Amino acid sequence: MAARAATLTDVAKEAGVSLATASRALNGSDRVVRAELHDRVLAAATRLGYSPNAQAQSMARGSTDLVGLLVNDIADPYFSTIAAGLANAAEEQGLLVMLCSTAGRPERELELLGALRRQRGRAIVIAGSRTSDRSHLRELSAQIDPFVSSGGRVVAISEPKLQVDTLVVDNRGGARELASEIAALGYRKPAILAGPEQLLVSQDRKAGFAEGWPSAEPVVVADEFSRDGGFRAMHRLLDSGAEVDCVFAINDLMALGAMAACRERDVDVPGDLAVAGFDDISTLRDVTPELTTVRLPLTEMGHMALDLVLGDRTVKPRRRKVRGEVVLRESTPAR
Amino acid sequence: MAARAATLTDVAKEAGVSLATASRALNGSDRVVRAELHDRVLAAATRLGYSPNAQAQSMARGSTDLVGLLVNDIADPYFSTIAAGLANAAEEQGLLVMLCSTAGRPERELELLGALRRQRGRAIVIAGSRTSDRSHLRELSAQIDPFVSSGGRVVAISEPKLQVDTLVVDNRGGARELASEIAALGYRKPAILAGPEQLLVSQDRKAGFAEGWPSAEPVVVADEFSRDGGFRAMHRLLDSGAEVDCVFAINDLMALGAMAACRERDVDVPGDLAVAGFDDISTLRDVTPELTTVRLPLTEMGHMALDLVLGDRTVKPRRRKVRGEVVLRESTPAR
DNA sequence: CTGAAAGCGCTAACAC
DNA sequence: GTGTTAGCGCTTTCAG
Repeated sequence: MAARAATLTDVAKEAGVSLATASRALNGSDRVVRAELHDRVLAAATRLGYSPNAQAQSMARGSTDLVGLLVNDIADPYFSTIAAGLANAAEEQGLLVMLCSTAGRPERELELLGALRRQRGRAIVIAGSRTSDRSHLRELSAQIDPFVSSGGRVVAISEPKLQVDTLVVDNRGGARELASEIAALGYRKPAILAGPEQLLVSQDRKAGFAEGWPSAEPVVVADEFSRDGGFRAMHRLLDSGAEVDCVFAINDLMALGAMAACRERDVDVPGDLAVAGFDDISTLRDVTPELTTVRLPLTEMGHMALDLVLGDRTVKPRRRKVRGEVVLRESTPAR
Repeated sequence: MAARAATLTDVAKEAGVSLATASRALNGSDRVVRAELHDRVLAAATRLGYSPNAQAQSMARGSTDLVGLLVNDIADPYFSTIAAGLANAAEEQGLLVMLCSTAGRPERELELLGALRRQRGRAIVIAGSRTSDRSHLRELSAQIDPFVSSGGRVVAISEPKLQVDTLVVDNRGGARELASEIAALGYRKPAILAGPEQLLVSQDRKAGFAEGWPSAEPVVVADEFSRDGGFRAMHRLLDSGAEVDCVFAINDLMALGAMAACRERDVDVPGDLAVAGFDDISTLRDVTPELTTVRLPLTEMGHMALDLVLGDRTVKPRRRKVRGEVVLRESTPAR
C-alpha cells in the first residue's frame, strides 16, 4: 500500500534533524555528526526501512557506481565466464554491473550501447568480437566518442578496431601456435570450421592457423559461432568428401558440435580425425576425448578489463595483450 | 577534455527552443511538436552527441527501466542460461538488467540485494536457491519487505520460502520421477551426490530421489555444488567401498565431475556404474556417455520470471510451478 | 557541529 | 503548439 519509499527527508523528520545532518550521518561525509544525533538518524532510518535512492545520489554527486557490460550472448560460456570475472572485480570496487546481451544480433549492439550510455556508468565494457563492417564501426564510434569525451570510459575485449582501451586477445598468435604444434604431431591434412565471415575473431583465428601450418592450405567450412554451427559445419565437411586428418574449430563450442557430428557419422575422434578448439571453456574440460584447445584466461580477462578501464587515463587508447596457451589433450594424439 | 556531457538544456539552447519542447521532441510525449522544431531539436541533439541521462529521467518520471538479477554464480551455466532468458525478455520490454553475482557466498546476498534495492529497479529477480538458515531468511525479508511495500516487485526462482512471487521449481517431483524411472531400468543400489546441506535445492532433490526409489535407502555423499564437488564426492564414494550401481548427482555439473572421477579410477560409466544429473545444461548435452538428467526449461524460466514479476499484482504472493522432464540417455541404460 | 538552500538533468502540470 | 516552472531525492556549499 504505502506507495512511496521512505526518503531522506522522511528520515530527517522522523529523527528531528535537518536533511543535511541526516545525509551526513547516513553516508560517511567528511563532516562529523555528534554521536547522539548520528544514532537517532540511524534508528529512524531503520525504523522507516530507508534505502537511499541511488539515482538521486548519482545526480547529486555527479557520478554513478555502475559499469556496463555488453556481450554477444550471456548464455555462451565464453561470455558468462568473462562476466563472472568482471562482476567479481566490480563488486570489490563497490560497483554494479549492468548487463546487455545482443543475443547474437550484432545490429543490436548499437542500441544497447546507447542504453548503457544513458545510464551514465563509470565505464562500459564491450566484450564481443568486432566485425569487418565499417559502417557499423562508425556508428559505434558515434556513440562511444561523445561518451568518452564527456568523461566516460570504454574498454573493448576484442580486436583493436575501436579507438578505445582494448584488451587485445592474441587470436592469431594462439591459432598459429596451435597449428604448428598439431602439425608437429604428424598431421598433414587440416580443415578449419570457421564462424561467420565478418567476425574478426573468426578471421584472425583462421588466418593464424593457416599461417602456422607448414604446408597445405586448410579446407575451410563456415557456419554459426556455436555448438550447432560446428555440428552443421562438420557434417558438411564430411559430406564434401575432403580428405582431412584434423579439424580446427574456431572455438570450443563449435568443436563440441563437430565431435557430436563425428559421433553421429561413426567417425572416430581422434582415431579417424583429430579435433581442436579454442577458448578452453571450463565445462568442456571433461568431454571425451579431452579437447585440445587454446586456453584463454577468461575470468581474469574480466578482471583485467575492469582494471584497464578504471585505471590511469593519461595514455589515451591503451592496449593490453592477452595471450592464449596451447593445451594439447587427447583429441589430437601424436600420429 | 569536455568534462561535461551535453544536457537537454544545451540541446534546447542550441536549437533555440524551450526545454520542454526539446524534451517533447526527443521523447514521444503525447504533446505534438511542430515538424520544423522537431527536426531542429533532433539536429541539435545529434550535433551535440546528446544522450539523455537515464538517472535524471527516472527521477523526474518516478520510475526506472531497470530490473535487478541476483544469482549465485553467473559463470554457472544454470544461472547464465536463466540470465540469458531474462535479458532477452527484458530487452523486449526495453528494460536493462542489473547483474549481481554472489560468487558462491550466500552471505553476500543481503548486501547485493541492498545494492539492487537502492537502484530502485522495477523489479528484482532472486535466482539462487534458498537455504534453511532462518536468520538469513529474516534479514532478506527485512530488505525485501520495505522494497515491496513501496511499490517494488520481487520474484524468486527457487523454493517458496520468501513471501514474494515465486517460480517454484519442482525439484522434489523431478527427482522422484527420475528415481522411479531409473529403478524401473533395473538398478538396485543407488547413491546420491548431494550439494551443501543447507541448500534447499539439494535437500529437495535428495528427498525426492529417495522418495521415488522403491526400496533401498540411497547412500549420500555431500560436497560443493559444482563440477569439482562432484569429482571429490565421487572419489569419496568409491573410496568408501559402498556397493552401488547408480549415482544421482544433484545437478549436471556434479554429474560431470563424478564422471571425470570415474574415468580417473577406471570405473566404466555406464558399464560399472550409471550416472544421472539434474538441469540438462545445454553445453553438457554432448558429453559421452550422454547424461540422463531432468530437463529444466532454463531460458524460459528467465522469461517466466520477468512475466511473473511484471504481471498483474492483484494477487499477492503468486506461485508458478516449473516442472522438470526426465530425459533418459546413455548414462543409465536398461540393465 | 548543524541547518538552509542551491542545484544535478529531466518530466509534467500549468499557463499562454 | 510552445514556454514556464515546480519538483523528483539527494549532496554540498555557505552561513550560522
